[in-house]
Amino acid sequence: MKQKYRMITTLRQRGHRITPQREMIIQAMMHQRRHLTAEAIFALVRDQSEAINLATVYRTLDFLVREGLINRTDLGDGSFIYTTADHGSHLHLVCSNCQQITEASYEMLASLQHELSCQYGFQAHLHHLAITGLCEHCREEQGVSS
Amino acid sequence: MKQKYRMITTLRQRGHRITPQREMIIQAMMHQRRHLTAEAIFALVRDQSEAINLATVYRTLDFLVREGLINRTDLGDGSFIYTTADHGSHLHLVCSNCQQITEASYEMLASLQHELSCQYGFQAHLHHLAITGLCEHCREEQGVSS
DNA sequence: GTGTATGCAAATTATTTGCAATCGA
DNA sequence: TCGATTGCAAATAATTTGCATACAC
Repeated sequence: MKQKYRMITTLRQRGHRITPQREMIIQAMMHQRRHLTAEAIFALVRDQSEAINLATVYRTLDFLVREGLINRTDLGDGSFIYTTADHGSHLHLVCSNCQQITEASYEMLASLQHELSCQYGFQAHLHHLAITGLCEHCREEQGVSS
Repeated sequence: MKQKYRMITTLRQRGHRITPQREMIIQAMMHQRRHLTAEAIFALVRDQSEAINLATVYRTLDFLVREGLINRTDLGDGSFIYTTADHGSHLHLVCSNCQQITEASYEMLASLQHELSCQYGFQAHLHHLAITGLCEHCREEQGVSS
C-alpha cells in the first residue's frame, strides 16, 4: 500500500505529481504484471476505489508510456494491452481462436531484427510485438491439417 | 477500363452477386495493387461514381476477406490496410515517423514461424504482418544513435 | 419474383478532449 | 499559492447495424 514502487519514485524525481489515481493505476499494473487492457486496469482500480474515471486511466496510461515506464502493444485487431516496461521485452502470441496470450522469448526476433536492418535499413521496434495465430491447444482441437 | 478480373469470375462461380459497387471496389484494388485503407478505397471509388456508400465499402471489404480474396493487415496503431490476396504474402514495414510503408520479403519470417511452431506449438499467421519502426530515411535524419 | 446487397441514418466501441473544479508539492 | 491533474460529459473516429428499398440473377 505504501510507495514501494520505483516507478513512483522515478516519476516524483522527474517532477511529476503522484496522485492517488496514478498510484492506484501503477499499483494495479505492478501487482498484475500482465498484459492488461485499459478497460481491465480501470476495472481493477475501480474495484478498490470509486475515485477513478476511465478518462483518467487513458490519460495516465498515455502518460506512463510517454515516460517510458510502460509499453503499449497492438494485439492485431485494433485493441491494445499495456505492460510494465521492466517486465522486459516479450513477443506476444495471440490466439485468434481462444484469445489467450502467450509470451514467447524476445530472442526469437533477434535475427529478424538484424536482417531487416541489414537488408532494408529498417530499425524495427519489436519490444512488444504481437503475433496472431493458433495456440497449441486450439491447433490440435480445430484442424488436423497443417 | 472494363477489365475482366478473375476475382469477379470467382465470386460469380461461388454464387455471389456482382453489383456495380463490388465491381468498382475490386477494380480499384486491383488497379492500385497496394496497401489501401477502407477510406482510401472509398475515395478512389467515389472518384469515379457517386453510387457508393462508405458502409458498402466496409461490407464489401469484409466480404472479400471472408472469401479469401483480399487480406486485412493491422498496421500496429489500430488502423488497417487491405491488399489483394494474389499479391502474395508480404511483411509490411511501417515507419512510425513518416508513415511510409515498405514491403519486405516474406521469407524473412520463415525461420521465426518455424521456431514458434517448434518451441511453442504456435501456428503463426504471418501472411500480412506489419512491423513498426524507423525507415532508412528517417533513421538517418532523426538520430545518429541507434 | 426472390432474396441478396445497398443506402441512409442511427448505434456502437474505444478513445480523446474542453473546461471548470480540485489538489499535490 | 498555482499550475498540474481530474471528473464529467460531450466530441471524435472508425466501423457496424437495422431496416426499407433497389436490383442481380
